[in-house]
Amino acid sequence: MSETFLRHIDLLGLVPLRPRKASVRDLHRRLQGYGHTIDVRSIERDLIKLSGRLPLARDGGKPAGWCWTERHRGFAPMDPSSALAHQLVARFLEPLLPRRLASAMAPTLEDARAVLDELSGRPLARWSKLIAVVPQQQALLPPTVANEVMEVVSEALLAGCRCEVGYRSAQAPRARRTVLSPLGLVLHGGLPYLVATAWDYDDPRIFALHRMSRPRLLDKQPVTPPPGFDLDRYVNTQRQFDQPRGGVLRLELRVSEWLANHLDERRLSADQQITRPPHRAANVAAADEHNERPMRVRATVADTEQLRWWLRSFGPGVEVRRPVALRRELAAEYAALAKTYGGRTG
Amino acid sequence: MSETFLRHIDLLGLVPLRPRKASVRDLHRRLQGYGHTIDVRSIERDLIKLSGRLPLARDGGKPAGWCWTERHRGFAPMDPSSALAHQLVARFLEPLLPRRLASAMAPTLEDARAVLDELSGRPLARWSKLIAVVPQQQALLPPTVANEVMEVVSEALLAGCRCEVGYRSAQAPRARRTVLSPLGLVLHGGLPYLVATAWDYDDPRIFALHRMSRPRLLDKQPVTPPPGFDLDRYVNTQRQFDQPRGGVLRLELRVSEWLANHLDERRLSADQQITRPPHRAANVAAADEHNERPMRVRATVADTEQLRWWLRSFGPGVEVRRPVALRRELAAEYAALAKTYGGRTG
DNA sequence: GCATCAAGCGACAGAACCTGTCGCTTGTGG
DNA sequence: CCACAAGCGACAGGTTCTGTCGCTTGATGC
Repeated sequence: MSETFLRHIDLLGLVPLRPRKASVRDLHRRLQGYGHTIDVRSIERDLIKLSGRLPLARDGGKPAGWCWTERHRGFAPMDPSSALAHQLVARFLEPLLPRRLASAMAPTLEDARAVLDELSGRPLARWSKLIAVVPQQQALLPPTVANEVMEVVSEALLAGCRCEVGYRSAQAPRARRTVLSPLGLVLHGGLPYLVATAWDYDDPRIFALHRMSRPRLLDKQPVTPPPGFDLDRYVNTQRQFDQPRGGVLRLELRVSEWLANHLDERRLSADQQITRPPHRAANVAAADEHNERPMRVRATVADTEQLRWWLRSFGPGVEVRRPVALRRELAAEYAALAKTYGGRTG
Repeated sequence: MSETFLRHIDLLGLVPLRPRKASVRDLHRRLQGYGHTIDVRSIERDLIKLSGRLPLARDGGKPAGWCWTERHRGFAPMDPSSALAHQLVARFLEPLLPRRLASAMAPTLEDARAVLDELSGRPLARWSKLIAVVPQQQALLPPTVANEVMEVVSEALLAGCRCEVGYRSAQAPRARRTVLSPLGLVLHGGLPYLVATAWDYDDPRIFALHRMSRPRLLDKQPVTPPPGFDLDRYVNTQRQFDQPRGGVLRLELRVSEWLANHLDERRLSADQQITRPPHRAANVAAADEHNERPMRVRATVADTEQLRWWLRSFGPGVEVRRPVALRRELAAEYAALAKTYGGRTG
């Protein structure tokens, strides 16, 4: 097999992506490490030749560096079912995540689009008429996170160095420059937050990425996390992240037939059981509302705030029977709500 | 520039992904279309050479075909911020989508992982301690969709041909073979559904992919959609998909301070306004509950079922003031619920 | 069972291409 | 102003590629 070809393959794998770059001498050294005995001159020639057909380019001045100008997407096409899945996932994510996060997948998605365009005969938009996404949540508008913010913060986090950003908190709407020591990135409700210590303080705090502006990497200043810091543990103890209350509940619900069907497909837990209760309880709202026989659902679930939101969202479609403490919680809420709504609107 | 090299680049772009394949003569013909005047023999030699270093292989017997054995991921590495974003998105999707849909992105994710591994110094798991995802929804277990089901259904849909599957409906738990004419793929609540006509009937129906088994592509039988069929329109008129009721609402809410802050970041609509109402209303549950001053939120939103779920999920944290019709709806629900929960548990 | 044909593959000589080397130019730093 | 490294054109010798030919193999039709 030709030496030239092998070297080309190895070389392509060594060239970094813009904005990084590698000098010819550098590449030469690393190729020698791979066992290629070749002159520097040839590598220069290789790069010039390859750049004629692939998105490679020289970047910068005298100690010139080479880099990929765009992410090389590879030669093998995507398979059609993956391509369709990508498009579905992309549409699913669109209302849930800030554009910057979703757009990290842009090159892959474009690849998917190309495959679908080719496959479904030329007409560009034909396949897009074949898929639809129905959101199951209220579509809230995600705030925008600036590209550079996401980039600098990620880089600082991975490199373990500090960064400086303009931050406008909820209290102080005017942006203030702050030096942050990144400890972790948390996605909560579709929004990215940075857990970091500010300046030289020791206590971690939470910073929303969409409140940051004009980021700068301080690549000379290493981060030293507070001793014993653990992101998962930290997240679980922060009220701001609706942390689990800890512990599990043996849940017993009466639900409408519609919801029972839904739960049959999307189970609450692995041990979930759905049964038709022997006696009809006269006072079950689910039955009154939909004129259906209520079903009994049992499941063991984590005791979280999310669970309460989920239960409340069905309104009369679900009635909590057990545990009694949770039932009392909801009973109190509904009593208060009935009173609120019982009053006049004005 | 060397003719050989150019031909290699073009050739690599023509080879399909397994299970598809292309014969040498086929590739020869298409390369000639690109303007390469080359003998078939050389292309054979090229393929053998290339396959020594790239995941190419011959597949099958006498009229042998060549294909990529795996998706070639390209030479340019992913940039770090994209890689981190990919990992975040992947963790975000994990509890929301069936594995099969999310795993369409597996090759890309592996790529991301490789970049992160390299970047954050050797220790493999270091970077994964840097990110966390807090779900904002109750984590329901997604049912499994078989790989082959997703593949065959996508392919049938894109190729516009029928397929045959085993289908067990909610009513008939025993799988029955059914011939389907795919019209569209709908992602609802994270689960994929196929809109299709069965056998030779004209009316579209909805089939859940996780209820399908042993799919088979009927590639000789083209699909003729019912005249005037439009997926988006169909989805919007199906009760099963919680379609919008049509029309918009001028919403006015009283919300807790916490929720007001949340809505400031994740707006209901572009025209949303948050104000502190001039007079304190004594009967606002939000205020009673959290001992905070309630805020007034105004926004124009679509009149959907999702909106009601969303409003209900906050319980006492939100009070609907306008429109009056919606307020009455909720008032009736809460009255019924208060009554239900007022009774005894047994 | 035999003829026919396309596909696959080894071999070879001539053509095309690659490669080490040299020398010149250019920009940088002392 | 000199020293030095990087960049690049040119060239001859060596390597690799390429069209061609002929043989083998398995499929197809009669």
